[in-house]
Amino acid sequence: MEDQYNVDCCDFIHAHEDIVKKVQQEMPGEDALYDLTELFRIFGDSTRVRILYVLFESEMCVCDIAQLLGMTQSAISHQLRALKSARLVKSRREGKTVFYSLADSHVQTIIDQGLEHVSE
Amino acid sequence: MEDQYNVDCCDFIHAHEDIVKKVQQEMPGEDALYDLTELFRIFGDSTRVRILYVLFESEMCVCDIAQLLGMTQSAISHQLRALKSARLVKSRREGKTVFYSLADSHVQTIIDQGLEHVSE
DNA sequence: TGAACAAATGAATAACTGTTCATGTGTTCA
DNA sequence: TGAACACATGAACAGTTATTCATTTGTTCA
Repeated sequence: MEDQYNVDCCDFIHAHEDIVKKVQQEMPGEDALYDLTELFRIFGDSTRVRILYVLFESEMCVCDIAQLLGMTQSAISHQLRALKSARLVKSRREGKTVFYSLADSHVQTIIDQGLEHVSE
Repeated sequence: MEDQYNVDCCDFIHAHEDIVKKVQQEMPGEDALYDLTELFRIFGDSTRVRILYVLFESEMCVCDIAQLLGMTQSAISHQLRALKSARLVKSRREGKTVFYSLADSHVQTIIDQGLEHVSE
């Protein structure tokens, strides 16, 4: 059944055999690929990126983030959960308030790389 | 109407005034934010990332990419369009064949940054 | 304890996304 | 020219996603 995608495809493969091999070698495994795209998917929403920008400056409670971004507490809370499960932010409770902050410095690096690309 | 998000929010804003100011200062404008998240959104799909991995090795025609990834020519073509409009790949025609290649080296850098984060 | 508050959560919904299928476009060559 | 090929494209569909609304959980303090 591996010919099913060959049907409407070019007669011969243009790429040299060694290139084909190297591609298959370098290609990340299914799990790594899932993790990688999952990470980028998180950065692919403006609400989440804006939350990260807020946290660049300081740790902050859910409510303050909501006010700063002009969104509801619920919407922010949902997105914070996504950010947390992607290990991009962490939280600590202080009484009734929960403060969120960046989990590590990679976040800023990744965003900066992205900015560098779009500002060209 | 700017109080509409204040209703179910904490009584006072915890963050210091200067932090609020700095956040608003550092936050990218609407357009930059759109471009940035749009870029990451592109990386947030495994088919597109796999295509980029193929192109890391060599320029390649649509058909070969489809064969290598075990997908239809149409699916690949649609995604190549997305990659092209994000300026991540470029193409050149040679007779009936269209060869795609990476537009610049940022692509690899961004992916490497992502990999570094997930492999921890 | 119970009232008040901050945050989390589940369900519902509207909008979006990736793939497939059918078809159209551009090129080659006999 | 017209048949064959490589690729592009539009519509349709199923699956996913971000926000809203209603409610629940966890904490404080009077």
